[in-house]
Amino acid sequence: MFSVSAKTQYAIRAMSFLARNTERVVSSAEIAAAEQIPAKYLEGIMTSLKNGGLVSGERGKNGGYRLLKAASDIPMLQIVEALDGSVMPVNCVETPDTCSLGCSCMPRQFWIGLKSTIDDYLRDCSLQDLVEGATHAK
Amino acid sequence: MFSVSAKTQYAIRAMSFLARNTERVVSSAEIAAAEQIPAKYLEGIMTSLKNGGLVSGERGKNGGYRLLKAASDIPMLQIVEALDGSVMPVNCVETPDTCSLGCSCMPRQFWIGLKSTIDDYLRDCSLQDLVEGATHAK
DNA sequence: CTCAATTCCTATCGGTTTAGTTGGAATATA
DNA sequence: TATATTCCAACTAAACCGATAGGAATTGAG
Repeated sequence: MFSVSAKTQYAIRAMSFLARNTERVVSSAEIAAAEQIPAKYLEGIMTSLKNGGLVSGERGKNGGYRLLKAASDIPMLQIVEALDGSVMPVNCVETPDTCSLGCSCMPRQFWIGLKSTIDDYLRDCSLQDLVEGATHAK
Repeated sequence: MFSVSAKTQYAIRAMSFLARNTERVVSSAEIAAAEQIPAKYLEGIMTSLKNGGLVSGERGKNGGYRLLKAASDIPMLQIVEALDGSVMPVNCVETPDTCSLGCSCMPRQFWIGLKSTIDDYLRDCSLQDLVEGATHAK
């Protein structure tokens, strides 16, 4: 349960590669080769990261991607949400209207608490922390 | 991302129903009717809960299920794991051998931290807490 | 102006998982 | 014997996921 998609894992590796190469523009193909990610698949991932406001995509020859912000200003939560959408254990956490049981049900508070626990963890760790291997220090 | 399966949500509702009816044996069919869960589907769920050591299943006429422990002694984590297995954000958290990248990779520590954050939350909340609506109090 | 390298868009595919159904065997009670 | 129950196994339809395919749009270099 709660598995992280390959897509998100690829995205994190790609972002960490960009974080280690901030001085230049890096093509999707180069990232794919360096991080062993299927090249065509990564293209779509990079587009999602761009749409999420995390990287700039420069088209044409010698184009590629670069981080839009310093790695220390990019919470992991933002990367995760750019790919898989919001962390949302059960539907009625965000859309209580559709809950068939009436939405002051007890499990709901439980799931809300879980969501915020996960969100906090992902927000407190930045891309920079991950690149430095400092993910355990708080 | 991180969505909780319908199966697990059904299981939690079923368990909370049993927690509210500890004085007697309750049939799967009764739980299904009370909690609006597909009856036949719930049967399989109850079997999983039984195999997980959470409930006793008494067969034959007037049979049914009851909690094997006090609700306050049942951490939510145990219910979740009985249905969907271990909380495991990425494979190499539990089976580092199969990691293609060599497993001292940085993301790994990050995922391990996430797993233990989630596990802690689920362990700290008991079925009793959920039934009482006290899931926010720590 | 043309070519090549690149992002970006859309469709498709095979495999797996998920939610749920069907049918029935085993077991217990009355 | 009849009935209510757990328990077991196979099946199905739909959704999701990882990946591929084919190209259009854009840009820089020669």
